[in-house]
Amino acid sequence: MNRTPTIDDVAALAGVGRTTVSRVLNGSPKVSPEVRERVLKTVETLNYKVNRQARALAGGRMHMLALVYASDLDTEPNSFYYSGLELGALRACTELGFNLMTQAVNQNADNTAEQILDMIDARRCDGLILSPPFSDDLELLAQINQRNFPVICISSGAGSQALASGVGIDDEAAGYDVACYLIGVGHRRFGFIRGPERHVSADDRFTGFLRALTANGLAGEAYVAERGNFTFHSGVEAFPALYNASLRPTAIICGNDDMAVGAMFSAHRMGLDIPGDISIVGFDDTPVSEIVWPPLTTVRHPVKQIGYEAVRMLHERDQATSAAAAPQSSVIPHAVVARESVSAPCER
Amino acid sequence: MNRTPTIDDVAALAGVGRTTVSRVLNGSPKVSPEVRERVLKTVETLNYKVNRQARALAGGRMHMLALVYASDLDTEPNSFYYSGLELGALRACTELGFNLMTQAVNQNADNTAEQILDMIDARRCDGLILSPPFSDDLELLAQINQRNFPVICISSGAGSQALASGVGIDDEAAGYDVACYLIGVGHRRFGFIRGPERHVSADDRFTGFLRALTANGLAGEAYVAERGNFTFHSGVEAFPALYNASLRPTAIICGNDDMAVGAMFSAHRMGLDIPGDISIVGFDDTPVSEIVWPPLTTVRHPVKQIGYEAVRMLHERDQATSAAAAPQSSVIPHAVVARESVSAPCER
DNA sequence: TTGTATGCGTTATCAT
DNA sequence: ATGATAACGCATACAA
Repeated sequence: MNRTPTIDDVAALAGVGRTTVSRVLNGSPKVSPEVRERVLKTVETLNYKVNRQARALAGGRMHMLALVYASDLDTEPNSFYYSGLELGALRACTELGFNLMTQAVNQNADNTAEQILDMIDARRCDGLILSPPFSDDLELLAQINQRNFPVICISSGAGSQALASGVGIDDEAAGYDVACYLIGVGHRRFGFIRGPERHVSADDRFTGFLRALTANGLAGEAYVAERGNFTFHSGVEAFPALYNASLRPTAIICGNDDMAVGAMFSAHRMGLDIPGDISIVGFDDTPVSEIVWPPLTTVRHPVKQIGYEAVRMLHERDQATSAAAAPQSSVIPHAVVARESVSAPCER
Repeated sequence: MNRTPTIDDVAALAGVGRTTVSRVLNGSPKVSPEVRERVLKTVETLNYKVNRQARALAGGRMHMLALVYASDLDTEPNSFYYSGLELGALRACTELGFNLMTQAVNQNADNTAEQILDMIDARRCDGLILSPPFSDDLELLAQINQRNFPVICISSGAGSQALASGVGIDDEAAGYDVACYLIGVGHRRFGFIRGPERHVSADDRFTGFLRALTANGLAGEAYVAERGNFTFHSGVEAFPALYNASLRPTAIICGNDDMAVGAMFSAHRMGLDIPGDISIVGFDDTPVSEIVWPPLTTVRHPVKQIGYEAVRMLHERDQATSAAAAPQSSVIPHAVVARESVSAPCER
């Protein structure tokens, strides 16, 4: 019979106590170099691996972080936005010795908050990363705070930031910047495909756009807007109404890249030339923006870095001696990245 | 002091034994309806949640399945291929009461097998889903079998299927089918962007293509081929050499959609019209194929369904009384899906 | 049908 | 610096 070795097997073979083995396994400084060496060798020869279940039960911590994201489970796979977030978080977890789990939550369910709180109550993780739109669910955040549970919000709005720490870009400024960029190129009439309701960061982008219009003396009826839901298809559907509006915009700003690609698709279908007939810009600089034709002008939103930063902040709080500190918000720089879907408006 | 409730708290309040609570929690039939009701009510009022760590330690099983996929951690986020796999697996897990974890493994590391075996040895999961190229690592599979550990291979080749159960499409037949489709449309000279080495399923696709050529009396020098690595960029780079070859193909077949989109990008950059000047087809029917312009003709590879099937098979083995059965391979139907990136060749 | 007792493999507490 | 011992919360063999 050949059971898998336990910590006691190691202790016995190394001729030390169980506690000592545990100490070297956890990098405690209070163990003589000589003994440490011997234990390590024994671990090697036995091919011993710590039992994570036992460790989690005994230690009360499982070193598991959960990234929760909105999903439909039926519709399209999650966009590159989430992939980027996950990749960044994963890298930080690897470096910091955490495990990462991703938790899809159907945003149309009526018990989303309950599902998320269950992850806490059922001790499935010891840290939470909330992505939009959950990161802006104030009710949910209040419940989490009541449990005094570590959480980081991604791209959360002002209301959320008062309740919990967050990471993200300054979406209002980003919206302002793209608009200014377009105005600088010569555009005066705009179309805007907004994000879904309750996405605070999406609204912030629109608000920034509006401020740029005002700042440049273009207030009033210089734009026409539609709502999308961040999917390719919503971009496809929103474009025609915008383009055919009596205002006839020369540039379309989209709340994210997926919708921008949808708008481009519609434009192609209508026989329009991009950017000759219509300029289009996206938001987020996800990988799609580089693979479509023409390459999409967009605003860089370093989601990978944001994912990384999120777990770094979680780890920081984990290390902290005091219980809960005041919420901190980390803002990551954004930038307009000019590619080939924008040109000066062609006056007719 | 308000500790989180344990099973003993529930038992005490409900006035039953600990085991009885455990029974209703695990759906055992041997408990009277009356008592079950009472326990359930108590669980509700106490907001009791089972401690998964304790359950895993005591039960020896954690109901955790791991989906391992190739990643670079530095390069582009994983393609839609993996997202689809994960989504399907996740749905099946939800239905079957499993948890799903995804494990990224850097395919360029020199200890990939070790990393994967560690998931078994360290008891991090009780079932493994291996995606390419790991699903074709015969050495690794031998080691897994030696541990008698449940595993399902995605899109594995013949060699792998002898060692472990698998799910996937018939890649050789799929390659044959696209080629026949193109030949039927009128094409006679082809370019082929192959997948990376060691990807057995990618080679199978190429083999099927070759067979179609022979079957249609086009053996000999009717094609020119390049190798890619399944990324967009490799498609971008491979295209010009193919198009400018003295053979001058009228249709390009790509080993997956990402490379096809790359080829399309290159064609656009060269001022070519698709499909007027060159027809392009992809492989997998991932979401990108619907969002590029023109919509990409490709072959449907139902990865979501495959992911679902993989955990279903794992669950089946889990339920089975006997230890290890003979490997079984499930083949999912594929189909050429015609969109707008292919037309009859324009003879000059 | 129900309850009791034991063990899962580790970390934490407290001695030494 | 090291070790003995007590939790940790649950499943399960066994007894009733």
